[in-house]
Amino acid sequence: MGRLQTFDNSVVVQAARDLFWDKGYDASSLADLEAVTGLGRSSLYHAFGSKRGLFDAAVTHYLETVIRPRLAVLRTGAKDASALIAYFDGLIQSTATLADDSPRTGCLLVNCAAGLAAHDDPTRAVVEGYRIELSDALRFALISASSSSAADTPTARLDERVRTLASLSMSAMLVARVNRDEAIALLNTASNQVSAWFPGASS
Amino acid sequence: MGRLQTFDNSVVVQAARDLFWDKGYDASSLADLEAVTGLGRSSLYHAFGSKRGLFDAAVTHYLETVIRPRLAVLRTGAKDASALIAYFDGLIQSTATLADDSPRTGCLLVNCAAGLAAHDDPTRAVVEGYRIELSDALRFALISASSSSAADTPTARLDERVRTLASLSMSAMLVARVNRDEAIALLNTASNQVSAWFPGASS
DNA sequence: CTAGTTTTAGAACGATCGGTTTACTATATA
DNA sequence: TATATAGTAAACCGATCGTTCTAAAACTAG
Repeated sequence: MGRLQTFDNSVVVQAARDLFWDKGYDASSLADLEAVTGLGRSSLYHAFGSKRGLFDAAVTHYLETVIRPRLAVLRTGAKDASALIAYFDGLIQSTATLADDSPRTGCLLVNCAAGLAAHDDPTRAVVEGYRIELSDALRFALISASSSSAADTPTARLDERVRTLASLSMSAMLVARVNRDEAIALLNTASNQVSAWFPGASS
Repeated sequence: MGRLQTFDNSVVVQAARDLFWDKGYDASSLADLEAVTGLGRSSLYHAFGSKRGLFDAAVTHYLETVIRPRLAVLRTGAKDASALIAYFDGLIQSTATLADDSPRTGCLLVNCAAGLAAHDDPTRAVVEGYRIELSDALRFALISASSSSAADTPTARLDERVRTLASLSMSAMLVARVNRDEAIALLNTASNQVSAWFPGASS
């Protein structure tokens, strides 16, 4: 009963996601969203209810297709630092490979943290969730990597290592919007730090 | 000759700075700026030319009254880590002391990095300058602290320490917009890191 | 006191914002 | 064929945006 939707929802959401990623929520106008999605207002509103609804869908899509696949490599459970090295290598690759004019620089959620999240509680919750997911994944990989050595790492030291690596990840995404080379240097610093903590485990 | 200005320029700039700090450039409307400064549009435009002119004045004011005084403690030249400890203590104090509803959370320039700076070259240049100033000051303090020990720190290790501390500073300011306690934990991590590098120098 | 200059107050500008509504067409099922 | 849903395109809404303009108010120089 009734006509079927002719566009792929996830394609539209991805196009919107890239625009929000690049310009942020406020600076992305409905006219812009029409342009990048190829849809009219009517279709967008029919499918997503509002600009904000489209944004929320874009954030969810971002978490599922960008963040979680990246963090997944930290969950391999390898008994050395290879998962951590692979994680930072992945970030370095995607940061270094992007075209100079690519809108997809940095991290959508890092950008939200500095902007929307400060005054929008739902966004803040999403950003907090991301930070916790990142920290948990890093912690898991650090524990896995140290479980081969005789002495367990004290919890306090583990927490500091988690924070150091999460900090380098987030600030690299932040700096990527301004200076790509320095962002890569920050990620290399993280990688080198890991290698220093777990000698012999790097590639 | 002519009527005299009835308001103090720097007071107005500071009020505007706090608004931009809190809400960012785009989300701060002329009506908001009128409200926080107590001035009418005419006076604002007469004194600063445009919204952007006021913003630029606010950023300059921020650099001079917030950033540089903070970085100044890194330039004491003390032959131990006290300058670094004092720097992070200062950040911790100002982060922990702020009222929960204070608009002055995080760092105006960190917020700009994730927002305006990505598409506005003048802002990008200011943010880059801030990042370099921060790194240089941290490097200076690190060199001063290690100059008492017999062995010089290799340049590569020094660069990594600079990046680690700069990263913790910036990400703490980023996270402060979402989770103050975690921001403080990041700053404590930096402080502990310094203490570990230069044992015996902490308070 | 007047002339000239600058600061103010406030209205008004044109543009654009997100969002809604309308009218009409196309495609599906029952 | 009847009808329900999805599509487009357009006009339209009130609100808000940054900016400009006009004119009154407040000062100094002569």
